[in-house]
Amino acid sequence: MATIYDVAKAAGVSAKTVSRVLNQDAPVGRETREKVEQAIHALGYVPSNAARMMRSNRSGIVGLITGAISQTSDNPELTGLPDLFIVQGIQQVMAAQKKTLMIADTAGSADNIPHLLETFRQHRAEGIIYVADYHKQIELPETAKSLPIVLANCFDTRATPAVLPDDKLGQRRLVERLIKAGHHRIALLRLPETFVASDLRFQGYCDAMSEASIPFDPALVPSTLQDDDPRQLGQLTEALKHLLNLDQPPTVICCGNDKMALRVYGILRSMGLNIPEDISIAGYDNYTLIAETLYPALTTVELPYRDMGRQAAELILDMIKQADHPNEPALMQGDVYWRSSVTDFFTTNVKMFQQ
Amino acid sequence: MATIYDVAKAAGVSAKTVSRVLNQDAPVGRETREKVEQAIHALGYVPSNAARMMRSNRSGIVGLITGAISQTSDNPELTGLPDLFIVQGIQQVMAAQKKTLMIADTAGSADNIPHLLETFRQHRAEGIIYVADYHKQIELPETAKSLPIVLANCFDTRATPAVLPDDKLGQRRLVERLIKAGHHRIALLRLPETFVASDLRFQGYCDAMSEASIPFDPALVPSTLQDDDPRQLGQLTEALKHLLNLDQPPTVICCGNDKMALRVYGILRSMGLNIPEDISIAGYDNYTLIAETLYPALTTVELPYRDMGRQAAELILDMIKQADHPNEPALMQGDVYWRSSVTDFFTTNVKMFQQ
DNA sequence: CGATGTCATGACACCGATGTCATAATGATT
DNA sequence: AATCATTATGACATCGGTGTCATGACATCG
Repeated sequence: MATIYDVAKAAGVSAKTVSRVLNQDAPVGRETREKVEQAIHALGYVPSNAARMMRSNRSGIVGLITGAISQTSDNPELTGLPDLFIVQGIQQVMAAQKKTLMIADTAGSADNIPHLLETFRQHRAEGIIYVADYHKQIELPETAKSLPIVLANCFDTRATPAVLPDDKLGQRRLVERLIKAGHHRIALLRLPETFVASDLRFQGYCDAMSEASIPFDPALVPSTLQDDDPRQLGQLTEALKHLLNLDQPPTVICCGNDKMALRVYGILRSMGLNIPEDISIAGYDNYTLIAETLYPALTTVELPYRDMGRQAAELILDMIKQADHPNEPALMQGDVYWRSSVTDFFTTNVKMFQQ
Repeated sequence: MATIYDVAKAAGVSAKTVSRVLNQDAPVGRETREKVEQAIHALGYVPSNAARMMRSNRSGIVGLITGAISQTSDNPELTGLPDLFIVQGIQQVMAAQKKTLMIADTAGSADNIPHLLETFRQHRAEGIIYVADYHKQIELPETAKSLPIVLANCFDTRATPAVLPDDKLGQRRLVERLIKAGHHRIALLRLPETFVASDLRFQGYCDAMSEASIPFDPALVPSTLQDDDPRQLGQLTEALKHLLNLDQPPTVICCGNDKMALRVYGILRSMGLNIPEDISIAGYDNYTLIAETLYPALTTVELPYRDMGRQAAELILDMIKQADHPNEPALMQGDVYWRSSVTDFFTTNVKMFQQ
């Protein structure tokens, strides 16, 4: 690989002059510049990042730790891949800022994190973003404290700057919209309680209901699913039967996520029910692969992963520039996507079957 | 950040001795070693990758170019995220070989590739893997030729080493298995012809049928879908009606991918048909989020993305070690996942509704 | 016309590791 | 006892850029 000295020799100038041409940080004569540029082109010269980095002591590297890429498949239930959209959002911002993103993977085990941090330090990463596969609480090892860190889709007890989805507001908005569409009997199939989103969304549900002065009916919110194992299908069937057999059955069921909605579609149909004529269904996540492909298309709330990624990236860049960090987690809002799986009682003239 | 000289001073030895302790490439006295190790720990010293790289001229970096992470959303139809499993497979191998994987993203536009290559060159990447979002033909810019390159999930006309899914064999195996389960009237809903997989799988279908001496019936293979736009739903409905109205309707329908199968589930059910009692459905991709969640679970063929990633990674590492490269693309096989969406006429005693 | 400022360029040191060579001390061998 | 091999360590150069400083050639200004 050609070096700056090779270029200098070929152009008949000093290495420093080549450097000046490259960085345009000092005036260079027109002729000289052209000679140098020719030489660079002829030799296919590309400056060595390593050498630059050594001198400047600035790596331009931001580390990204995620379990999203290599997920252990022992819990495929909730690990939708869409959390990779967070990575996408981060990537976009980094590319725009000419930073290099170095992605490392926990390979499913948090034990690997110290080693990954070590690698990032070797590369002199200027900051680190940790991305979780779903909204959760985590605990980073002590060693992580020496570098600026931003958490995306997770939080810890040490007030590390974090970017989170606003689950409470999202569910609230969905329910508000459902109420506006004429629904009063609104069921909620909660996620297992081990997920922090479970409670937040329940709160959002309650807020929307109470604001509309609809009394809370516990019968519409069956106990949360126990686990995410194969038996969920059975539990789900039970819960649905329970809801459908109520004196006043719900007109719409909010599912814990789009995947659950996909299951609910199948179960309800095997019971001979049509969606949304017999009952409306809503999801959560706006996992488009499911939500847009389902028939009829699924009304759901977006998990604003791309925005979260962008926000996290901008946050870490700020923190790198100035050691300033916010104390409150940033809550990102997601829109309600209104599709044909929910009946709108006030616009019944609209054909139901259109996608 | 502490340097090796800081450590040397703190331990009262020379920098070279610290280096020896770090690399264990020469004997160091026990006492000295301990002093050095203490100093390293006390100062939180981490060797600079940049400095090492400069000296050794070996970066240990492998570049990965993908459009998988940031996909343009104008074609969300087929860009299932599962191609990210390729990245996962690569990641695993790289981590095991202590190589650093630098992931760059085309941000949806191939125009960015030259710039990404430039960045990789600056970092002195030793090789590059290009990952496509689905099986396709591509053309890399000329500049890409100077480094070892492996293509994953795509191929070009210049015989660049490639790793591809064996679509022909996969479809063939599925149809063979269907035949073994007692199906003779097997329909195939092909992908649009713009996808290379479309034709390959059709060949696999024909191979299996002719080997079983079942004459090819064009009526069972409706013209491929035109496009992947919203109207696909209408096309799909037409195609299904056509198949169901045949004198001898199919007993099973092979869908172009799991997503199409998801749609087919919805359409068939809205027609009042039950799966698999009235008709069996098979998919392709083994996109587990869909295949395992659907009710009933979907029989499908795996796209062996993880294996492809691993294979691509090992290939590029080989090529880095010795400038030896294979001329034929590596075809990776995917298994048939037999689930309850397909009736097996020879094991009817098995409960149909189990997942 | 001499002082000052700007342009254009080069010599040299330095960033932080490690390879090469030298040196001293110790132990083993004849 | 002299020689040789091995261990333990350090001085110094080097990798490929860039910051600092110096230098010479002009141009401008009072």
